[in-house]
Amino acid sequence: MGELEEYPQPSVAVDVVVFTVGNSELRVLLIKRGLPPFKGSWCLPGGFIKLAETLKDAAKRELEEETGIAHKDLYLEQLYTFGGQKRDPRGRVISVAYFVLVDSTKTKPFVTGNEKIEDVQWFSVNNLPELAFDHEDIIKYAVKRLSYKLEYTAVGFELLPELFTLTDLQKLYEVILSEKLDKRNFRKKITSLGILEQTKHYKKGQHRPASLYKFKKAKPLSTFKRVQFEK
Amino acid sequence: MGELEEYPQPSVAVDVVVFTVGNSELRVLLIKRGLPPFKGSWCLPGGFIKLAETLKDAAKRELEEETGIAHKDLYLEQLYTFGGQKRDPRGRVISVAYFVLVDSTKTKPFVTGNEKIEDVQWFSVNNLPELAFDHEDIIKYAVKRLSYKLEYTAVGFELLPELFTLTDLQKLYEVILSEKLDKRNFRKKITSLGILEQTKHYKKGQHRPASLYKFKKAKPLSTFKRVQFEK
DNA sequence: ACAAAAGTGTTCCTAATACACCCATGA
DNA sequence: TCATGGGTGTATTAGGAACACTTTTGT
Repeated sequence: MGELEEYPQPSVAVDVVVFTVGNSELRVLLIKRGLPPFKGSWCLPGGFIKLAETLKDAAKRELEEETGIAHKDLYLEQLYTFGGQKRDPRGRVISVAYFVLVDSTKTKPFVTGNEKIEDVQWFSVNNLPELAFDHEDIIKYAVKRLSYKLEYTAVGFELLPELFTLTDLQKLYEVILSEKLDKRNFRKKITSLGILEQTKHYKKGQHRPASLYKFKKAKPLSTFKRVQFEK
Repeated sequence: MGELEEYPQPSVAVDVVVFTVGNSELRVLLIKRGLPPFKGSWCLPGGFIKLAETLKDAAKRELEEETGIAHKDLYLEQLYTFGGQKRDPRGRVISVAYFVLVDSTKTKPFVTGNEKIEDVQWFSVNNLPELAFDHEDIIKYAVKRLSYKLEYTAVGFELLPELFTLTDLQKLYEVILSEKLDKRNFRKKITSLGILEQTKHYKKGQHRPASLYKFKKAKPLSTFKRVQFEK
């Protein structure tokens, strides 16, 4: 390696912002720290990278180790790299943040038994506890990115179970964008994109059964044009 | 620091993609390496960060040290963090890439005398030399981001001198988006944004003098809505 | 007077918005 | 039968796209 060692190096970590939607709220997954610094505080799952893994692999590994979330087709995207000098009281830590979208019906985080962690919980982004490090900034940034992305791409589907009603999908958009949408316009728009497939199944409840839809996997997300809703 | 040292750490670098427009081309600034690895190859300006500086400050410092570009109101934005294990033959290097837009009439890079650097040159993004490390990927990614940004925000002004004609501005859009735009539609659109101010000056040439405009500094870039041109 | 770039409006069409009622079901 | 959420269509408006000629200057 030689010349690399001339430079004192910061530590490199990943932090993972896992979003889901449930209870008509956008929620983020936090862990309660079992070790100092910030023992007893909530923070994002994450940790230091290993020399032999990619940043993305580090994000997946930490997520699984700390919250038990480990499925193959996780939607995971690099968010931003936070590099302020005062982020971590232990020393200089550069953190590459990722964001992940999961379906709350399928994905159940749990306390993995890792001694570093006392608890794992979903929190509404509108009602976050006191957070360790600069993790509140990271979450705020991730929320912005998510709502921005939702207007341009079809990422929303990552947050829903395989079969869903149009009302489910509309509520998801409303929760993330924090605005009420018109039912007819929403349906016209979303169905015209050609990314939904109506199934022959219905969701039964107390009222009129709702048609269940699924997401057509055919086209990659990136091919969609702006999805703009009113206002 | 204590527990931070348990983890062997990668090195952290910044790389800077500096764009300008000139000769009807989108151009990027490269340096020719004077030291191994890749001695004699072209690559992006950049280098290892210091523990006491922010990532952004590191990007600015490396840019100035290696190319002489150093002005206060540089448009500098974090692009992406590249963390592949094989990026640098010396060992694991995580690189945070930034992109910068400069006006080629005002900004003249030069060989600073730094022993690490043999030469500094602008290259058309359509005619890049063989590049060291994964810097070609980084540039490709930056070009994509730039054209994407141009459709949504008014970043283009960073690339022009203080006074410019509407034709200058249109050419800039055409070069970056690599498509021909309709003159009337372009002018209608760009003037309707309310971000341009016509001055009483004219650019004289062999033909009819063109009105010179300047960019209204009032509103921050982020407040503009999508700037969509045809196609 | 001619070559060359500057400057300017209108029509068409698509897509976003606003808006209100009937339908199917379970209790 | 009633309460509740599911489902549907139309008229208006705003903005994107296509398109060609006149003006001003230097040579």
